[in-house]
Amino acid sequence: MLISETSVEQCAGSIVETLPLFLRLIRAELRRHPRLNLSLPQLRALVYLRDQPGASASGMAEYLGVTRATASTTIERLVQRELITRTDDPQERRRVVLNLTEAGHRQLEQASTIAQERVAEALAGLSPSRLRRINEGLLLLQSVLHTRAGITR
Amino acid sequence: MLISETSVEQCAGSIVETLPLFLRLIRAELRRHPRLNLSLPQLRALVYLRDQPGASASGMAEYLGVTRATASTTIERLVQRELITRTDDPQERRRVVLNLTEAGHRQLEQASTIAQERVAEALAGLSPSRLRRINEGLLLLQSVLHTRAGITR
DNA sequence: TATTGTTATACTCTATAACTATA
DNA sequence: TATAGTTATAGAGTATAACAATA
Repeated sequence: MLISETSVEQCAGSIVETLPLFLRLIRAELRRHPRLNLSLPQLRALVYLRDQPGASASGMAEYLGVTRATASTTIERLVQRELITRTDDPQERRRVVLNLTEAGHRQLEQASTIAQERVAEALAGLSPSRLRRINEGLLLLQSVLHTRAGITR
Repeated sequence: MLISETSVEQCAGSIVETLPLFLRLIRAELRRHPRLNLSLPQLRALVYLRDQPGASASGMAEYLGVTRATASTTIERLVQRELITRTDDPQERRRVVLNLTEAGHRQLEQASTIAQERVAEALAGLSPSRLRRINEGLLLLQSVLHTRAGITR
């Protein structure tokens, strides 16, 4: 199927080219607020714990798409900054229980707002139709990734 | 305009959530081929030089969306690995002239193929209509970013 | 034995700051 | 003075490998 293959390749190329552009936008914006000082993975970690309070380190690793070792260091940094808590699970003593602190909730709220505002700024002026098409494409991508993008090692 | 604002926020959220998922997919795939051993920024640097032979370090920084200092170290690594050359510009002696080596061309070719194949694999099975909509959304995003996503410091 | 999690090590990415050289 | 580029320093992200503790 040549037509379909061409589209797949076009998509792949578009993805490789588009993603880094947005990442730098968000990174730059987060960095511009020294009070927050959250990296994108850190922000995602906080989002995960907001949505899945009490999650484990393994769950975090899976969500972030990194190894457990990497998740462990990310978690450690957030614990030291007192944005999350890490306690033992009495039932399953190998497991840790992760939760946002009050400060974590606040920083997450602020960072999300800032990142979204910056992205929204970049999107400002686009017609509703274009916004809809952009969002539609992204949602389709998400559905693909959530079902198939498990870590492959 | 409430409707439009809602879409902008949805888009922003979709972007923040979708991008890292794809990045890890590509990163993991590139990493899985030790012969290549190219990071995503390195791959993008090679792509840039393929399309803009003789480019300067400043041009590279702008393309990658990083500071000149960062671009300089990235360039240095690629020079040491003999994937690119960095020579003086006789006309403008502050400037450097960057080009792919033969090895750089080969690695770029291989890495692009591998990355695209992995992404294509993730997209496999999507209907032509969905692929078209995904691609359309990404192209719209690119056009926004290329015109407005200059580095802000 | 399998799973959860941590630590040690090593790279890369990235920025800011300070610097040199050229225009 | 302004621009092109480098280097030093620092911190984060990431992996692999080796390990401890628990199931």
